[in-house]
Amino acid sequence: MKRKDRVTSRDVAALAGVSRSSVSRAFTQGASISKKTKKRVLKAADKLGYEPNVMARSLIMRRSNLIGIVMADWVNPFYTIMLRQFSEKLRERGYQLILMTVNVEDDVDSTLRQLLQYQVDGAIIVSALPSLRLGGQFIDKGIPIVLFNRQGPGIGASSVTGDESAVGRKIATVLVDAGYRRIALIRGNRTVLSGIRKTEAIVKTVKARKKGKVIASLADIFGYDAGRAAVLDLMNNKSKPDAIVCSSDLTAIGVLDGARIDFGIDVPEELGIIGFGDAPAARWASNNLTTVRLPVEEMIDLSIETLLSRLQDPNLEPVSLTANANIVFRGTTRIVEEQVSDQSKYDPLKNHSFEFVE
Amino acid sequence: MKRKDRVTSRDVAALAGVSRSSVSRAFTQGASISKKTKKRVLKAADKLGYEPNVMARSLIMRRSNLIGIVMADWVNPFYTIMLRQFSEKLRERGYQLILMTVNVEDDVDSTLRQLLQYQVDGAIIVSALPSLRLGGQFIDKGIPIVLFNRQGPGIGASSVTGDESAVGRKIATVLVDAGYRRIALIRGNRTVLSGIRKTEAIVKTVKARKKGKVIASLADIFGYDAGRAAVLDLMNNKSKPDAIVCSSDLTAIGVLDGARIDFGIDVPEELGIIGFGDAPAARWASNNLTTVRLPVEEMIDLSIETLLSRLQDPNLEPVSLTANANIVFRGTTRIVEEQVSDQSKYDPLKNHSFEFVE
DNA sequence: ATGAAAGCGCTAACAA
DNA sequence: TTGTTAGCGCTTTCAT
Repeated sequence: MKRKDRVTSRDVAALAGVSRSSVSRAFTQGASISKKTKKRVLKAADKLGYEPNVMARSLIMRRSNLIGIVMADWVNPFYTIMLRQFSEKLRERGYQLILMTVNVEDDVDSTLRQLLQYQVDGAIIVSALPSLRLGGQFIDKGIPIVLFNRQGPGIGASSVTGDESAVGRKIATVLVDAGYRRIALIRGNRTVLSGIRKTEAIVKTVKARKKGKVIASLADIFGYDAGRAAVLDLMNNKSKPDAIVCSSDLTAIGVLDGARIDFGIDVPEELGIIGFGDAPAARWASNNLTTVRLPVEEMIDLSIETLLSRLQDPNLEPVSLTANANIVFRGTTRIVEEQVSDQSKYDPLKNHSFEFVE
Repeated sequence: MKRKDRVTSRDVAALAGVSRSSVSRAFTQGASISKKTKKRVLKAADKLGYEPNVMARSLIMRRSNLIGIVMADWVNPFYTIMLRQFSEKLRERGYQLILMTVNVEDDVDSTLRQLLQYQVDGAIIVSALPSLRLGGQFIDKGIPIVLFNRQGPGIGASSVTGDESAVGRKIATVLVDAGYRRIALIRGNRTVLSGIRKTEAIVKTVKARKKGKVIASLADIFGYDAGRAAVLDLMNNKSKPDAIVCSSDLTAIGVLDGARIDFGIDVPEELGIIGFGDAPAARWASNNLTTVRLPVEEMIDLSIETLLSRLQDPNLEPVSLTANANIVFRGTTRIVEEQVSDQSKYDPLKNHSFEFVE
């Protein structure tokens, strides 16, 4: 098959008998062009199968309408839901997503460098941190960055995160109120700030209540299998926990299966389990997992808002937004009076509010 | 904050005291340039924070190194796993992904038009079909398309799909052999060809075996909740099924929970259930779902291979590749002699081979 | 409302 | 090996 030469605005202009400027104007909202010529141009364009070349346009307009999104975590279903929403919502606003995956945290920089080369108008970094140096490059170039679910030192990026300390306090309170006394903590990457904060908050709150204590704190545990295996460790100890708090629903489900199936433990009577993220599977009848729900859609909307506003006005300062998470009470924790257990339909957007930090 | 002007090859050239061509050459693998000037250029570039502008480069090179990926289905975890792999593997080969989400099948065309404007070098369309007209535009422009998990009429696109008929035959055989006699079928979108084919194959095979029959065939059922609800319909019928075949694991898990929890049915003794896709959750001990496993990674590799090869040589004809799926025997079907049940680690890439069709 | 000309930042011939 | 020149396909003053 022979590949035709590209059809350009010149071809369309020739066919329509107008100048290239007119072709350009025909494809620009609100440009001063007569109905008549516009129609002629559009017809010619259609006939030739012409599509304006965004590359050339970007070159001269100095904006690509491209937003780079860097995904560091795919394991948690939370993030793919998020990715999809970013994709849809940004497209509605006229932006396209260029997607980059990083496996090791170290890749972030080279990834960002590529985004720079593609002249992205902005970047969303999910669950990872750029170096100060590369972050600085973005600032210098006036390209806004939003950090999603991760906070970093002063790289001049906006960030949208859950309020981990508050979550920690809530969890601790709930567990103690429900009569759990020997609490174990399981989290993912031990270096991630949010995990550290949550851990601290739980430990502190439990201690303050003077009832029960945190008897174990495991880190670097990811996903179902690791969660299930962790139960083994925990239960073979002399001091067995009567509650386990996980930093992801997948891990929590692993723990749940480990407890119920491998050890025949009665959840929630003998053992309470709390997850994080309210993944679809948390709702499944077989799991019915008590968990923490983040107002994902609001977080996404806010990310987009802060990104685009900084894009329009580069003088705006980056902001740190914190989302209030709620606990969703289901069947893996004992019921306490004033809790409202979740029999409602899945609606990730209820009862949330945002705090503005600094 | 003041936004600096863009730094271009001209700036670098000035600082390094060379021509812009030399700057270009310094950033091109294997260009004829002396070690000395290259080093000088790179140093100057680094000092200024210069990154080559891919837009400008693409304009002149007539290739963007951009691959468009159109996602029509996010519900099935299968697809996000796939997206991630495409992202990683294509990046290794020097391509970036521009991600587009479509909700309604009708959006596909406008989406593809945008990809055209972004001058993508190729496109991967996941679980959706472009119109003949737009597909034709891609052909005309010599831009290869790969259809992933969907086959279409002659739009000149390559396609990579599972062999649905073979899957249907296998499933039917397995069920009949295990003594199931009243089989119900549940699938997603009723217009999707692969679902139709699989349904046909099951019906035909069951009939040929002269044991049992397909007593129901439901369509347009997606996800956990719909699956769980479907059990209600099925079980309130006079003729209850003793086996249910689902076109997705999520649906199957919904069915499983519906059967066990809502109806107290003994799975697999009273009711056999088979899913599709071998999602991570299928392996969970609580589900332990018998399902169909596609060789995802091979399918992805093949997609990339056929895409890139056609990109290099536009004269290559598009191909249709069919992947052989295997059944993974777990706990939701009765055990039959020669089955090997799955106690192994999760490895989606075993025991598969590809057939070349036409 | 329209066209001519200039130029976005880069690479590819061609000379030197 | 290096620099000069031209031009990728578009938008945008500036005239008309």
